[in-house]
Order: sequence, then structure tokens, then C-alpha cells
Amino acid sequence: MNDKNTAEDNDLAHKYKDTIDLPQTEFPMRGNGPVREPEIQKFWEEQEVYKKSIELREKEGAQSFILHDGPPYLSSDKIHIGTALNKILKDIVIKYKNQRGFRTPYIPGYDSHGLPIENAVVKDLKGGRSSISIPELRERCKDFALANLKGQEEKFKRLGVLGEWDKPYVTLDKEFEAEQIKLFAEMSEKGFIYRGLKAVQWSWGAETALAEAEVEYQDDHQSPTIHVAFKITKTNLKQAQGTSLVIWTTTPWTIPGNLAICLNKKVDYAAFETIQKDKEDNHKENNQKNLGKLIIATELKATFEKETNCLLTQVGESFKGIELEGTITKHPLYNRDSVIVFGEHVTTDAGTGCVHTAPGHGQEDFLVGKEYGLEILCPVNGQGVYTKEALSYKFKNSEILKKAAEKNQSLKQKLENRNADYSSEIELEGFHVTKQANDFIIAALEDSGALIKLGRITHSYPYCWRSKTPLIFRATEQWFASVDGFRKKALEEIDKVNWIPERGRNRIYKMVEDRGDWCISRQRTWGVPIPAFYNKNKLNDQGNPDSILDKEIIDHVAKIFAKEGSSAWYTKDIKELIPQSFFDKNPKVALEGLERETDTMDVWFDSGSTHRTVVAARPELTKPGEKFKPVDLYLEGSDQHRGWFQSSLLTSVATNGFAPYQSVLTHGFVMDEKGRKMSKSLGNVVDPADVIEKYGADILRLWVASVDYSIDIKVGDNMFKQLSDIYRNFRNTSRYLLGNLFDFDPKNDKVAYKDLWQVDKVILHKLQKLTGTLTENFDNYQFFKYYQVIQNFCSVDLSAFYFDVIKDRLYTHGKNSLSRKAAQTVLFELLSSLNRLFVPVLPHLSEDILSFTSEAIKDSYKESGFFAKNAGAGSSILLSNWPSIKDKYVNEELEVFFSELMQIRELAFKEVEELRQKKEIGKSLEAEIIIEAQKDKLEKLKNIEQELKQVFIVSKISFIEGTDLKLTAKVFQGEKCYRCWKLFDKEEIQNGICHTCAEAIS
RNA sequence: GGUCUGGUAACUCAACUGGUUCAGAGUACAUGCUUUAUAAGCGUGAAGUUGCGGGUUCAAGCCCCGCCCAGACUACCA
Repeated sequence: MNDKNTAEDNDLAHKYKDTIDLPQTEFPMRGNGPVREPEIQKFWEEQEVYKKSIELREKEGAQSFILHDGPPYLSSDKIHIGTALNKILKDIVIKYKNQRGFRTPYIPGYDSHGLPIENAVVKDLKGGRSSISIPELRERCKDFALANLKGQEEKFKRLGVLGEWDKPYVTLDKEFEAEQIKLFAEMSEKGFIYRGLKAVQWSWGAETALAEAEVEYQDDHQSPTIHVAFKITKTNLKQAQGTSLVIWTTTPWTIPGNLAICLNKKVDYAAFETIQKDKEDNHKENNQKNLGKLIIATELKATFEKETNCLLTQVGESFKGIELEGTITKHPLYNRDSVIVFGEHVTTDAGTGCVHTAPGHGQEDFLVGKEYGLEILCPVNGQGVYTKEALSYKFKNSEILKKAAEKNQSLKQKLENRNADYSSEIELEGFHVTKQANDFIIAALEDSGALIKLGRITHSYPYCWRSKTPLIFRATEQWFASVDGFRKKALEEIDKVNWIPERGRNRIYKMVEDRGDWCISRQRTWGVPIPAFYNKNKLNDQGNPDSILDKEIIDHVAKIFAKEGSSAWYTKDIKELIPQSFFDKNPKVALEGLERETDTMDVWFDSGSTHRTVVAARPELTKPGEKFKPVDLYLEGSDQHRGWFQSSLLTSVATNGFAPYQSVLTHGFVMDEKGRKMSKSLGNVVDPADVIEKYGADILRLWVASVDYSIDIKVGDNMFKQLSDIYRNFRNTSRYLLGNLFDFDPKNDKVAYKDLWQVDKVILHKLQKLTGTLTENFDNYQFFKYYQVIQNFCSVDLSAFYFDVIKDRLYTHGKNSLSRKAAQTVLFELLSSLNRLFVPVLPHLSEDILSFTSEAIKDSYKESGFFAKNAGAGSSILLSNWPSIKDKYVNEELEVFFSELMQIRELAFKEVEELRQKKEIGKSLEAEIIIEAQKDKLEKLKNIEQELKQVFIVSKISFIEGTDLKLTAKVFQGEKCYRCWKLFDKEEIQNGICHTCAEAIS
């Protein structure tokens, strides 16, 4: 081991230290994103980089690449990590495509109408929603939405997302609304819009019908369960005479709507003599009750006995359900028939095999009711309260009702408010279905003797996503888009779209194939009004005023909306909303008999119409002189298969006849580090704002680029810590490049390819390959491959290999030596490429790198195609071109040479490491490597002896001819050059330094 | 409940249509070196029963069946 710490050592080392060419740069080692990024973003804004990025490409005559933004919802001014992911993915695509020379307008959008906003606003109203007028309420909703828009916009910008932030699209824009109802009119013209009665999922909490998307199921819903006997009053089947059918239901409040009992034609039924044991009274002798003969499905006998505490004894032959055709029973509460019908949905999984059927209160019931021509009776209003049609009931035993009222205070209250005597005839009108009606009906059934058993069940039940109240089924009149009218075309179009990943195609295909008609109307205030009128003087089949949906009127209204916004619908006189020409053409319609529609459109219709209201309407998004065509890309979370992708597809196919997009890319959902869903209760929610505050936006963007977004995406602090390390590696790689290029002027210093060393050529080759791979990865939207590949290049090829190997040349060979300039030539190519390759994912880092790049190098960029044409001096890195592959640097042969070299290097390092472990050496320059190899191989290696020493970072290599390749290392007993630190034979050192060094400083 | 997707080292990803040897990289970790990228850099090392259990095959991380876990979508039990 050489002595290191003598005074002489220090003197000499100090003497020569100033003569070596160490890297020089101010580029900070740490990114300090939280502070530095906002500065960079300010620079982008001041430079109007977004605007320039479009204009420069336009001047080049570029093709457009249109990524149409799906609008996030404005219910909050914060953004979710999933939204951040989405926006960053979009921005990566846009930035990349722009670098590739495309004209890439990006117009951010916002979804501003709908229930959640309305609810939030109403919640803050002191006097409730009725305390202010509709236009006032709408005004507040608008303010609320726009305030949130400001908040979200700020956060999106902070992500480094570039776009038309000054002119985003918002679904509440006047022009947007005007175009939207025109689109609606067009669908109506084509016969795709109709008004119909439907059993819809109804939220009494929100007083509206809900779209499928707005329904959520709760698993722990508790319901009462009742077994109820319906006396048969007329039947042709002998076994059924003098018996009752038993139904089972979990919604007692639907009993007033009962019009039928549904059986399965093929299921076996039988009448049973039924004895019920009274549980509480079972010591007494008299603890049994004879319930008479009851009919249920035979298969359910045991279940029934258990559930109702009964003992069943079959009477007579069993029979198929079909044999009860024509049978009539009596409603247990009213003097009304309940007829027997049949349906396939009746199973023997649960209940009694006899299904209580209220056509106004259930999907299946509704369909069966229609099939059998039953009245669609729905005695419940929008608030979930019985109407007059629910009739009345008089208790024989008023004690039963009294007891029920004691248990249910709200029922008691209701009864007392009415001053009702418990024994009088009680109108059901005014009872709320879940709050009072259930208990009342149960009591009434008990009183009438029809109630066999009351129980409780915990099951999953649909709830309103906003008001969190249980849903009911209600048959109501609604506006629909008839998907049947264009389903076939829509499916054809799905197959023409490029779905990324491919399975997205199957998903949306099946959804569109199976879906029913699209219920478009919402009984809400905050939305685009459905531009329809009702004629009180003409009634439809349901006895309701006839509806008018007329293109001429809508076009007229659209003009008003375009000028004043859609609130005009509520503030203007009807007279102003309808053009005179309409009355001229329809002389039978009188103005006095008309009422305006109060429903608004489903918000999915708002966003689903953006291909018309935004893409076709904004000149930036259509190429000058070009007709509207499907945009290149929609990019959203996979939940949008049922949402935006579908609503956009449907409205576009219905009106344009084609899909609004050529490609659709979907990403998965963001989970926590363990792959669990994020939820407030688990406390595992990652807030993008926190990440930015702690690590900066580039780290967040790097995370986006590092994960396979096609499946579930995990996120957590550990990941960000690791990403920071990778980021630091990128940063230090850049810092090394900048530092060692401080004196390099590409104009004068570039070294010809033939004068480069082998390792230089290898790296240039690898850089070309890297560029090729990354281009491919981006073209295929495989960002995580980009991340892996570029990371590997920076740490393995550069940091651990090339940068280490060329240090001796850079630092000691002399400022203007060919070998130093050769290495710098490569570093220059690396800087020029990497700086731009970082852009899509790490724009801030890229800008930072450029700003610390020497003027000489920046000058050379101007003419080299580094930037978009005409980008001008002081340009942002965001105006750069994606690096292209330089064929002159591609050299496949070197690839083989390189991998061999790396293998040998590995062997050498292992040997050297052994010496180090034995404490015989410190740095590898203190070692000598002895290579033993076959003659021809040995010759090859001998030829590049100088280079090999650099590659192994040792001071000497000896060659011995042998059979197999073998490397050994030993301590090199030489003298140290105090300038370059390599060891030499004693006689080669003069004044403490070697010949080469002496030459370098002479 | 149904359909679909995924499960490879602590983390992010590899392993072409089943086939070169103990399933590979990077990061993290351990450890040594360096003080000439220095709040940096380099070397070396350990780390995986490829979710579990069967099966097909000369051969399975990859194909088949079952199960477990996670997620998404969809439906709803009257």
C-alpha cells in the first residue's frame, strides 16, 4: 500500500490540483422542486410557451394531434390523485407529440352542472332550497362551480400541465349550452328522443330519478320482511279452492301498489295445512294457531317452516304454477283484486315462490305489469310520500295501530297531527314510505289477519350516491334516448376504434350491447334545461299533458342560450321562448295552454356532447379548412367506459354517424401502497398537493411514468422516496454533463467520429438505441418502459461506466487534448439528447438543465434542429424537437464488443475487490490486472491496452498467453503520479508526476 | 351473485408465441472504497417456494382446473 498522508503527499497533491480540469457548473445537485418549479412555470407563462408551441408547429405546416380533454367534475376545488394521474398522462402525451412536430392544442374542460353541486349549494342555504328562486339558485351553483374551477386550474397548472388555461371549456358556457340543446334537437329530429313511462330508480332524498351511475349499493341495509297471505277468491284449480297464496317482501310500503302475484309457470306448488306455533307462548297448551290452507312452492316448504315458525302439511296433489292461470286473489287491505301472472324471474331461491307484484314499484314488476296489461299504479310521489291513490284503511283492532305508533314516533306524530282516531278510517296519503308507511302497513296487515310473519333481514340495497338515502322504484314519465335506434351502428363504431389496452373494447362493447334506453331527464335545477313544453289542452295516454319537442323552438331557444345562458329558460316568458313561426305551423296549439319543462338533462349528456360543443365548435381543434372528424385520442380512467366514453359515443353516433375518437386510452385506479382502495376511513388517501409540497411536481410526474397504468396503480410515500432517488440520479447525470462541458464549444471543439475512442462510440451507439426505444415506448404509450430504460441508461451505462471511465481523460489529459475533446463530444451529444428526452415526463428538470447550459452550447442548438423552427433565442425546452436517431452513430458491431468488454470488466472488478477486502489497496488505480487468454483474443485486447486501463480504472495491465480467459489482480508496486493518481514505474515519475501529466501542463 | 383484470425480491418493472446456466435489471438494504460529480461517485454482497393447491408436458412464471387476495365493472335477491 502506498503511503498517503505524508506532508510531501499533501504538498504535491495541492500543487497539481489546480491544473486538472474539474467540472464546473452552478447547476444544483438538488432539484428543490417545491421552490424552483413555480419559478419555471412562471417563466413558461411569461414566455407564452403554450401559445408558441402551437404557433411554431403551425408555421411548420404540422399535422394536428388532438387529445380531447374529458372534463373533471367541479364539486371541489381540490384534485384527487387519480385526476392528477390523468392530467399528467395527458400532458406527457401532448408534450411528446409536440416535440415530435405535431400541432397539439390542449383545451382543458370542466364538468359544471349536476346534483352534487346543487346539493352542496342547497346545504348552505339557511332557509332550504325553497327559500330562493330557481334563477338565484342556479346563479349560486354557477358561482360555486366557477370558484372550484379556479382552484382546480391552479392545481393542474402546478403539475406542469400546459394548455389553453385562459380559454378552457366549461359545460355551463353559454355557447356550450346552446350547442348542446341543438345536438339534443338533432337527436330528437332523428326520432331518438322520446318521453315514456319507466320504472326508474328514484331517490326521494334528492327528489330525482337516478342514472345507473348514481346508484350505489350498501351491503348492510336492514329491511323488515313480511309473509302475507292473499285469499283466493276465484280459481279453476280444485286444490286451490279455499286457500291463500303467500307472498314475501322486504318492502311493506309497496303493498298498496300490489296488483298481482307472480308465479313461475314451471315451478311446483301445493296447498299446505298450516299450524303456527307461538314462540313466546310455548309453555301454554294453547300456543298454536291454525292459519288454514296456504299455497307456496313445494321446494320452499322447509325454508318457510323455519322462517315463519310453522308446521306445514301438504293437502292434495302438488301442481305447476301454470295451473293457477286465471286465479284471482283479494288484496289484503283493500277491496281490490290481485291477479295471478307469470314471470321467469320467479325462482325458488328465496321467499315463497309467489312474488308480490306492484308494477309501479319494481323493474321486473313493471315489465310483467306491462306484459299483462296491468295498470302501472304508483301511489308514491317524488318525496317518497303516499298519494291519494294509496287509499285508506280502517283498523278493526285499533290497539294494533296504537302499538305500532308507540314504536314509531314519527308515525305517532303524523297520526296525532291529523287528530286521527285510531279506530277511524285512515288515509294513507302523506305517509312517507320508509319513515311511516312500512310500520303502518305491517300493522294493517296484522289487523287484517293477512300477516303471517314479520322478520328482519340485512341485505344489499341500492342507495342514492349523494343523499345517501335508500332508493325506491317509481314509475314516472321521463325523457329517454332510444339506444335501440342506433345501437347497431354504435357497436360497429366501437370496433373501428383503437382501444388501449385492447380489453377496453370488450368492456364497452358489452355495455352498449346490453344497455337499455338512456334516461336523460333529471328532476333538478342545476343543469341544462330540456327544451320541451307541455300542452295542457291535450292529454297523452297517461292522462298527462302532451309534450312538445320541436326543432324550430329549440333552435330559437339555442339562440337565446347563446346570448344569455340557459337560465333564460326560467326567467323568460314562454312567449319569448317560442317563435311565432311555430304557432303559425301548429294552429291548434295555444300559447295559454303551454307549460315549460322543468327537468334538466343528465350531466352525462353535457359531457357526452363535447364532440359537438367543443371539438367541432372550437376552431383550434379542427384543422383550418378541415371538416370535423374524430379526434386522435380520449384518455380517461377505466370507469369512463360507462361514463364519458359511452355518452360521447352514443350522442356522436346518433348525430354524426361515427365515434368521436380514433383511439381511447384508459388507465386504472389509484390504490394505496398495499393495493387497497383509498378511503378517508382507512387514512390512506394520498393528496397530490402534499406530494408536490414535499417532493415537487416532477416526482409526481415521474411516478406517473413509472407505473403500468393499465392495471391498478399503487401509490405511497415509499414510492416517492425511491422515485426521488431516481430523479436525483437523472439530475446528477445532467450535472456531470453540464459540469464537464463548461469549456466545450460545439462549433470548434467537436471531434470527428474516427477520432473517438471505442467506448465513446459505444455510448453514442447506445444513445441512438435509447432514443429509438424511448420513441417506440412513447408511440405505444408505454411510459413505464420509458422510465425503466432511461433509468438504466443513466445509472448503468453512464454513471457506473462511461462517466467513471472518462474521468481521467476529462480531468488530466489537458484542456485541449484530443482525447478530452472526444469525450466531451460524446457528453455534448448526451446532453443534447437527454435534455429533450426528459421533457415529456420531467419538464421542470429539462428547463432547469437548459437554463444552466453554456451559451456556446445553446448557440449551437439554434442551428441544429434542437428547437422547433423559428423558436428564437431564449426559448423554453418545451419548444424543442424530440431527438432523432443519428445513423452515423449507429454501430451494431460495437454492441458485441461492448458486452464482451463489460464481462471482462466484471471479472476484473471482482479481482480488484478481493485486494480491497484484504486491505491491500484502496482505489483500483493501485492495482495491476493480468489477463490470461488465447492468442487471438489476447491480441485483440492488447490492441486497446490504453483504453482497457481506463475501462478497468487500473494503472497497469499485463498479458499472458493461456488457454481460458482468466483475470487476476495484484498490487502494483509503482510510484503515484500526484496529478492523475495513476501509478507508474519509478523511472517514469519526475517531480511527482508522470510524462503525460507533465506534457498536459506544459 | 355474474363478468373481467391483476398477483414475479422491500419498491418499480423484465423474462419473445412454454425451452440456453441457480428467474433478470434499477432503486432501496448491508458492506467496503473514494474525497478528482463530494449533502455526490464507484465496487462487492445478500435478497424471490414467481399468491396457494392440483393437472397437462420431455420441459410451466407463462397453458388448464380449483382456491385465496386485491381491484374494476355489472346486476340485484321480490
